Amino acid sequence: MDYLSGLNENQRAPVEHIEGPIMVIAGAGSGKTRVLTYRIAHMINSGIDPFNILALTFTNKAASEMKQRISTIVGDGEAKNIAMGTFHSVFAKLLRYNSERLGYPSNFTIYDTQDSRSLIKTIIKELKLDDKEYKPASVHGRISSAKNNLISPEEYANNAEIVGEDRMSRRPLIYQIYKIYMQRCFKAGAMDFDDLLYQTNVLLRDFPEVLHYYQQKFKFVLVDEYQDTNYSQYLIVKKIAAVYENICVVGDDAQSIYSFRGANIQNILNFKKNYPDYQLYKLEQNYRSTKNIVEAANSVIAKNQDQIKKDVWTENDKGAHIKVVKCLTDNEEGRVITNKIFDVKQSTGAEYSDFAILYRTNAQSRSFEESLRKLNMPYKIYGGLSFYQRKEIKDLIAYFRLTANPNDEEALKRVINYPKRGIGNTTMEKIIIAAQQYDVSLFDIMSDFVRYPVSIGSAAQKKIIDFVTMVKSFGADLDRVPAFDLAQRIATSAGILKNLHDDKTPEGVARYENIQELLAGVKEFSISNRDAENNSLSDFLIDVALLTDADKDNEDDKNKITLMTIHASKGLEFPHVFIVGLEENLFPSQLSINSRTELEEERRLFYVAVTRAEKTCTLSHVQSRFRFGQIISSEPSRFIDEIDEQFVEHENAYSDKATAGRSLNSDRKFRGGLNAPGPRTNGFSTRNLKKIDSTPNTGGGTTETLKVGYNVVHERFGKGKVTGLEGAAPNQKATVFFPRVGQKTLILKFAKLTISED
DNA sequence: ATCAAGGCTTTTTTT
DNA sequence: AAGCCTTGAT
Repeated sequence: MDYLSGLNENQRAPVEHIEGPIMVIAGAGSGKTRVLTYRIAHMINSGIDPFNILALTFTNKAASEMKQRISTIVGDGEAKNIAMGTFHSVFAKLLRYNSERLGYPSNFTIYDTQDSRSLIKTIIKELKLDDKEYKPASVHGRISSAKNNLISPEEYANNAEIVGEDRMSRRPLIYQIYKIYMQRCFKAGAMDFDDLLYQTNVLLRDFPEVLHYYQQKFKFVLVDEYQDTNYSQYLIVKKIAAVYENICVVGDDAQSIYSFRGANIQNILNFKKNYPDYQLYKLEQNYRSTKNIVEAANSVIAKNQDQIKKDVWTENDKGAHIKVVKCLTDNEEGRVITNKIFDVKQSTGAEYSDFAILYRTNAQSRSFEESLRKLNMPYKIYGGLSFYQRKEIKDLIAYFRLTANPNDEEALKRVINYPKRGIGNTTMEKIIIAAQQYDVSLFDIMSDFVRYPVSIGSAAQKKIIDFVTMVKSFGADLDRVPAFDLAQRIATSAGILKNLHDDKTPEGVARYENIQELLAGVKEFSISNRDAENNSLSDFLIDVALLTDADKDNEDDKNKITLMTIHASKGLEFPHVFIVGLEENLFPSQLSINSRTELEEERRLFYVAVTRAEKTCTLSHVQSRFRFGQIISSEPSRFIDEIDEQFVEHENAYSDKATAGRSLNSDRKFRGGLNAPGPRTNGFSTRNLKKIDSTPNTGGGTTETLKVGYNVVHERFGKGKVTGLEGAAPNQKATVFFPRVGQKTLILKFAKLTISED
């Protein structure tokens, strides 16, 4: 397949540059994903073993789409062996194999944000601190950013600057909360999201043999959206790539929008320092958008001080102006935008899936949902309260978690009395105190009242013992029984199915259906990983903990209008984009307008939003909006004025047609987890074979000159015949015809080629 | 131990 | 407006 011809010269250069450190600065719409995809395909076609490739993407969906596309070029069997996914999911799986070295169980739990906050809240209470001053969410933010900068609790406590900041904000004891939080997570056998990166760093730092193993395994490293990596991620990549320095990072500083979770543009600048002989490539031609859109976006981003200069341009048509629509209220905004979508669809024959409504905050989706539902237009909301965050789903998953890891304190607290089994707060308080006294987990106390006496009545003790016995019996099946069968058993025995089935209210019925859907998801996971080694219920839990809404699109969602935050839209594109709620204090956010750097991040966010559009881009703002249960009057966003006026057209909104009524939430569908990579299969024997040339790491050895006409065997492509040679060692390439897979041009130092004697 | 009522905060953005 | 938590009654 002649995949290289689908690229322009600028794109082709980094695709063919496989070795050594390279950085690709890719403007919006310049074909960045295409470059990454083809580069990986090209590497594999050149003979690089997919097992040696680590590719880190921003979402799991991006990873699975890229894998899909690579498969069509190099074949399914090849692509599935690439380690590809988000930092969090790739390293969660890596930790699964190595966590015991760090003192964590291999079935460690992944705490989500809610778990982390709940634990922090508990600690604040135990320390008898005022939770008005010590708000769990913001304490968690401090801890999270410490972890993302690899600052341990001890270092935190000894860092005068950090502790000084805490003192200034009248929360001098955060260092103590941090320390206890880490200890409690460790005791619970739990890692939070930040730990997945933090503990990976600890692992690679303290276990040289592990570092060495992954340095040899991942000889080629690629990182997408490099501008949004934080220090912790940066260091992982740097360590793994330290031996071969075959590292390719791709990013765009103008699209850096995640500094709130530790992303650091400094990483782009550090790249030059760490790899002085790196090669820089720039992709500046935009293939996505009209001239008006590209230039309008340029005119806004030019207002930022912090940026790497580049010149994004396009050969596309001029296209329509950017439209700015003014509305009275948020409800009118919903109707006006919805009507516009209807009109454009009628007049141009566009599909529903050609439209996206993008907003700054999830809460803004409401008015659009209402209007779309009234007009019967199909839509899909991404983000917000996702399927996995629903109470009933979290409840059942908590049982799964407890089964895999009985020390998981947050899961235990969640389900100990759900469904109601008469184990109330008073009882739990006593158990918690005992656990502190004996320095063991809650589950340990509950498992052995003889060894750990607690003053609880015998009736309550019996109930607890029943619960513990049940959980233990689930645990006994963990590695014996397929994930789905165990999940089904848990849902039944724990009484969840019955409890929800008895609830005949519409909400109860919906919850029951959601549980059924989760179970169906486990079933799908079980089936698609039937032959893999990572197919237990605890493997399912890893997937579930790290899945997001964007990762689980299904068939039913194909032709629908997209509603999402701008953050979630990164990397996507739509013919018609509506950016709504362009008002001061909303976009830019109220919390950002007092600092230049934060305001510039909001501006980059606006840049990202505008550059999602292919054909038309419409902005809207309202005069008064409902917020915090109050009507707030709003001024148009400064970003509207910052667009060079030659690209803009102002428009009056439709008149406000009054409508009334409100209905239920939209349905969101659930689909099962990601496929874990299967076992490696390689049907070739190495008998009668002589090794030629060398992989980059091995020095001498017996090598023999390859000649045209020789029969050769490739580890994965099978037998073939050399039809051509070009270049000289060490960069010699051979064209080989393989009857099984066709003609390939192999780079000899990568391709594991052997001359066949027969 | 459980439930209902009333008061309170909450909204950036996400793995 | 909605969800969460505390409070107080049973």
